[in-house]
Amino acid sequence: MQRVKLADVARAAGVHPGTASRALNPATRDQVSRATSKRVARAAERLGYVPNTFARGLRTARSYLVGMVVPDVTNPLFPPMVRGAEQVLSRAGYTLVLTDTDNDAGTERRQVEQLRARGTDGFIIATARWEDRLLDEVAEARVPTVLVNRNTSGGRLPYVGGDERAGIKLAVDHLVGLGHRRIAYLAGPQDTSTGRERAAAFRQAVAGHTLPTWRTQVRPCAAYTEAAGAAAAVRLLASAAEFTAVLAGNDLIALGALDAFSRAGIHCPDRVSVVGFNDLPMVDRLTPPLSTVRLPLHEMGTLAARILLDEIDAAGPTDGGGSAMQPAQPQRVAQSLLGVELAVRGTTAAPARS
Amino acid sequence: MQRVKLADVARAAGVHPGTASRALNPATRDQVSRATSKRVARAAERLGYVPNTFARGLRTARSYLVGMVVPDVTNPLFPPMVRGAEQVLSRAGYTLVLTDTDNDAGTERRQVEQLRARGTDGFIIATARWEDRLLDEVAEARVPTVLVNRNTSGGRLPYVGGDERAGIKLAVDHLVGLGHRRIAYLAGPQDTSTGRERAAAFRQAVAGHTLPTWRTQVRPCAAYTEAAGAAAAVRLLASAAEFTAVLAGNDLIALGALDAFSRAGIHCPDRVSVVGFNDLPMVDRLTPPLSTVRLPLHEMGTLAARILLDEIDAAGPTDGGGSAMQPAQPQRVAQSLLGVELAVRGTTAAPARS
DNA sequence: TTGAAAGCGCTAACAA
DNA sequence: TTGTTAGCGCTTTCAA
Repeated sequence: MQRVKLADVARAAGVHPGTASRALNPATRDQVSRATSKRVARAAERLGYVPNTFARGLRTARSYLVGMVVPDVTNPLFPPMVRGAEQVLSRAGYTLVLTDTDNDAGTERRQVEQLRARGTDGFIIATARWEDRLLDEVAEARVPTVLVNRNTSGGRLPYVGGDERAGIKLAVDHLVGLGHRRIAYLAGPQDTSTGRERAAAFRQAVAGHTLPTWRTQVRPCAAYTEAAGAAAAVRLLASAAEFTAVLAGNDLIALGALDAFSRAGIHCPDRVSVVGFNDLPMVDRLTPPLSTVRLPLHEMGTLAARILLDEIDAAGPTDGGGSAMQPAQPQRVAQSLLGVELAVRGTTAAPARS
Repeated sequence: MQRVKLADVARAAGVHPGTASRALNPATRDQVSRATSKRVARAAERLGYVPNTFARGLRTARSYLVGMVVPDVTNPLFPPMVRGAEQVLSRAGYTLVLTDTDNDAGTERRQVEQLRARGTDGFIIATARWEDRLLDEVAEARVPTVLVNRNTSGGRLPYVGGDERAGIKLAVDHLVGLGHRRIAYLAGPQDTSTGRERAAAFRQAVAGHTLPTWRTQVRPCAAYTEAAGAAAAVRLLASAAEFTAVLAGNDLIALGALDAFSRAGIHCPDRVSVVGFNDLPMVDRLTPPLSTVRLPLHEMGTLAARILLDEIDAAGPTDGGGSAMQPAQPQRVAQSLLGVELAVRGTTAAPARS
């Protein structure tokens, strides 16, 4: 891959390759006299020496590669996290490999295995399902891993996310403050932690305000998509249940619901208020602009990366076999919930007087 | 990184490691009897053998790594290209490393050099500037590289993009068809090929229709952003030039212009028509929905990846030094322009009768 | 068709 | 503090 190798640098500096190696490596630099160290560094610079990653990796069993797994890069939720993670990792000398699973468990498994074969030092995973075989295996194998955005039921892997419960509470409080009492919830898929957490938080917030409840108040959508949101809203309308506001599991569901309402001639926010979740780009430019909960996506990425780096340092060189040296690891690990905000915009207003 | 190595497989199959290697490698499999080959394959399967990428890379000087460089992952223009490229590459056994340069030349250089040190087999680059030192060097070094979306002035590297000229012509024809004659152009930055090509195409289309021209008809924006678009639109308004339609260098510029017009009390599409470029997600949901030119982003990614794979195959094992074996390479290489479409929506209408 | 052996470039354990 | 040496796991030339 490149011409000049460590031996060339060593020769140019008049030392042996071993010494040159120590001089160039920050961790071992202090085993070498300042003078030689300087001489070697200068020679390396002059010759344009670039270490061979393969040789180093073969020797050290460290790749300085981190894999990040997202369900779909074209979903604007993920790029800010990716960016945050990349900034932290590249500053620490790591290279981020991004893979897109296309929301498919088989693809995901293949990607993760391919990356493991590359000796990837750790993973940041944004695709967790609530029950997730692959992640159980990864946890079992002690591969340094951090979950971001979505958690698993086990809680055995470190997790970084937004404070879903606080977000939902903010939204419900806002609607109640406007005078709403009958609020329906269009939940996200229940095989994701976000779908479950938000639904649970909704029930809790409703109970906290002693708002009316009814059997079909919480309707899970099959997916976080506009189509699923529209379908759920249509069913909600057909149920003839009364409601003056709808809280949606995410913005896409909210958008679908808004479409359905508009097609049914139900105007927002005059006849119905709608709140989303995620604050996707552009939803502030719609008519009316969407009220929604904002997550600190970039910060989720940076924090996940930082936690992963700690984990990697703690674990030492990769040895996929799982070093049996450590005693049983703690059952629960760091679960970081970052603060969220409510963006109050045009889709929420006081309920119509009936 | 993993436990079972080639020697283990060889032992299990009762052959020499060399033979096992030949049996497992599709390219050398025919040097081995079908029986042994089968035996080795079965042993590998049974033991869960995964080749060590470092050892192989060290030996073969091939990383099966491809770097993709984008200015900003959070810009929705790029994820579809990334996805397209990843699909093609991972199917071919390559791993895609995505890096985000944050629109900064220094960051870009660092990232590319880091990836080169990793023995990256090739690059897909979406950040090209019209005059680009780094890319000149990359071309010089004969590192397999494909440009996507943005081209350089030299045309020395293969390029895949949308047919900008056709897109602009489509837009101008549409406006003229509605009855517009005085059309202003808010150009993108002139240090990108897209900014230059589209501006040139605009001038050509205007000339083709023998439309009126004036000195300040084409106004370059400093960046592809809403802010720059708004600023340019404000200046356009201040110039007191007459116009009934505005064509924008991209959607973000169009959105900024729409804001500026709306703040100035100039209603779209009644008083001014606006056409964007790129068809970003959600622009079809704005009020009014944006008329714009759609690029085949996903296909641009897949085609770029395919061309890159051909290049890599042609180049043979990486040796960044540039093999002097080949005679002078052709000055011009494949420049692929993919078809574009015009999405006619709500921001364009017949001009007001004055 | 298979085995033997060398070596890719680096780091780390040991010796001086 | 520096030199010496061995070896990470694989592919590939050469010999049988």
